[in-house]
Amino acid sequence: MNAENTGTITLLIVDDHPVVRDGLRGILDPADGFTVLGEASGGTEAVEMTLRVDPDVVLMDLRMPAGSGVDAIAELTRRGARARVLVLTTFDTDSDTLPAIEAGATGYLLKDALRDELFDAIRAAAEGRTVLSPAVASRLVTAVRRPTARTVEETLSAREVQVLEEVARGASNREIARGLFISEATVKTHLTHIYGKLDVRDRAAAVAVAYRRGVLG
Amino acid sequence: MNAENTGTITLLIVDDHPVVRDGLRGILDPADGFTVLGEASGGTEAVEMTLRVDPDVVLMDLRMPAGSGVDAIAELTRRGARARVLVLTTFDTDSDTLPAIEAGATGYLLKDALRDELFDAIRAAAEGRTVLSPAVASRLVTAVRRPTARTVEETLSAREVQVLEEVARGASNREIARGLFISEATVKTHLTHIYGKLDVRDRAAAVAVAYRRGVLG
DNA sequence: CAGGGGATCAACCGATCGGTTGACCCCGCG
DNA sequence: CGCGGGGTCAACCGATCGGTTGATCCCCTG
Repeated sequence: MNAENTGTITLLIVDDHPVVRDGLRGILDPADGFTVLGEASGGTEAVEMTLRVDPDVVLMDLRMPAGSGVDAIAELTRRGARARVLVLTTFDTDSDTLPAIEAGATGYLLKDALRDELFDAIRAAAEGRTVLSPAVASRLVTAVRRPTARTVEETLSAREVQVLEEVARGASNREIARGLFISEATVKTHLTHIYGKLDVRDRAAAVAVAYRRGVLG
Repeated sequence: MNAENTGTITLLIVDDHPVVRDGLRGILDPADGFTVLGEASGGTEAVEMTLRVDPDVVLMDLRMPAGSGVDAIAELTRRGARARVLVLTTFDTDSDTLPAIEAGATGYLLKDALRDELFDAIRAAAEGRTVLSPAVASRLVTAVRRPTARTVEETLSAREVQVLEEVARGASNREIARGLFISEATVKTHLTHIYGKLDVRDRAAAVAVAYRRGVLG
């Protein structure tokens, strides 16, 4: 097992951007204590390679064309892979944050993390310690404070659906207000509630989630 | 034929909001020269009533739960109904503007039109003259200036789809820029093009249209 | 090789949005 | 009858968006 080799942590890099993979390899390979065993460009390939080369830590992007990162993590967990997964992604807004951690990710880091932060995070992950970027950590806290969030499948009220339909048509808050005979303030209140229930932060994402869940169209 | 009755124009009011129907009736019934023959709350009912009571002018809302206004207009045109249809809707942003006119609407007026504007528009419609609110008129002009707009089914480039996917995830322009390794300016350019192609004016509506057309999800 | 479309970038501006806080009313449930 | 949820409204603020104009580069096609 590589873990017994005191100094060196073996790594697998998973990202669909060649540029990112090169960048990470360029940072990690020369650094003391890290060895990059390989790279994968998608989730399915990542699972296969992880099982084959058995790295200590997998650096995993979440959004990839060839197999979602969350699915890959879940699959590795299911198969009892030894590797720890450190999610390395671009956005803290990513709605996959919680699913990724639930699926078994050991840590969650943003790509704009400093070099030393990355090193620390990898070492922590290799030891099984959880590392979260501050933004992600705070999201977790709020998620815990309303435990029923994802599970209960928050349902929109009839009025909220009505507002969301107008949003999908491209109406501004003012137009929605006129159309529904209410004030703009009320429209904003409804939207804030909608964002909370759908776990998004803007109208575009709200429309997307609504379509995916069949609330619209 | 009512049209021969010089002074009086007979009307049918079609709107899903009872408040709006009452309001219109309250304005029109007492006014000289107008007689409201009836009201309908949806498109299918509107067609049936129009054929039955034969009004000079149908005041038609476009968005209704029970049968779309555009469909109703098309059906009336197909059946050769004598009545002129004056579309009376809330938004000039309405993407049904052009379809409604194509379907055979004689005029297109916004609900916030002044009382006299409404009267004039109804009289004009009764005589078969086209009446358009300024905002709608300007939309028509721009639509004519790019004749291939609706017909050719403008197709998004791969890059544009990529940007739109990020938008659907709730990413801000800045986040999209970081994620795709381009500048915010470029993201904005892509979005402007997307809006033009999808005939919308904000990201939320773009996401909605994309889902409806199967470009996303 | 000229032209057009796609992709990239910049700078400016007003309009709109989203977050926050706090409030009131009505209704159903216990 | 108190409590919670849904619906309504207000005011403030910084952040973001959308519109506009103009420009460069690359590649493909005619």
